[in-house]
Amino acid sequence: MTEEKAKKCPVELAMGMINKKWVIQLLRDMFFGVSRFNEFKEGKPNLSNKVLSNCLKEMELNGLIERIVDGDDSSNIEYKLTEKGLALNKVIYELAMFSLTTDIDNKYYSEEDKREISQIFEKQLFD
Amino acid sequence: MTEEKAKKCPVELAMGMINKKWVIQLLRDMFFGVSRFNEFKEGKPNLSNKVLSNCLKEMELNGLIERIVDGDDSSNIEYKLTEKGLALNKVIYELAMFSLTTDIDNKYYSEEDKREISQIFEKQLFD
DNA sequence: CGGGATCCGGATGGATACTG
DNA sequence: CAGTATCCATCCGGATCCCG
Repeated sequence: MTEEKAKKCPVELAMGMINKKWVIQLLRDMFFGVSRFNEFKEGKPNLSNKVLSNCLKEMELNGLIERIVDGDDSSNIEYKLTEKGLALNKVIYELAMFSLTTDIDNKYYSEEDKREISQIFEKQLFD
Repeated sequence: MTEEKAKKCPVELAMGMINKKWVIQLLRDMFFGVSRFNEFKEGKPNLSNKVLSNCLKEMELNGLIERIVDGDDSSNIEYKLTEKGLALNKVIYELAMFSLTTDIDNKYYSEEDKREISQIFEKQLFD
């Protein structure tokens, strides 16, 4: 029974969807309004087409995002968060808060940064 | 500046510490009271000594855990969560809650499972 | 018991070039 | 713009054996 539980441990189940290299960054981008293939690549110098493509496909398979084709222009494609994907907002928020609150010596962020960044994330993640 | 922020995006910073294959499972184990090298391997058939060893080292470097040697018996070693590691409880909790609440068709868990598992995690993560 | 030392194979990431 | 098709290098996980 312990092994049964371990096998479908909800933490592992969730991590299985987001622990690939670019997934979290793509999700964050989407929460911040990014929706197009080439936009996702901005600021990620070594994210290749193949890797991005595969990544988006897997996220779609996992039900986190959906691929929306404009009926009139089939090369007009947008990626949007599904209900399930949107449900990751708390996870992402806690990840951000972890970094901000454990940086007690202000190694990465000043106190001002922390306040500012917190507000930005709260706004984008919880509308 | 956008790239500055992106480079030290708190979400990526946090993910950088936990997105390796075994890290989350080890953290969860520790929250559940596991603390010894060979105990961590139980239920993980393909976690080798090398991988586990490297993983623990990196977690220690990241300040998530500490390696404690018994003064009298130097082969008596325990791994414990640090304050920083303990601060991941909310992240882990939200990961679990994500799996439980998005499993709306009870594919992985029955409603009874969900209630039970929630309580277990709440207890272990928040004492 | 808590690891270190090797060795190996498959998976994965990334660059580049091309297509509708 | 939104990918697909190759090719290549690297890394990383895992098995196995060994040691104090």
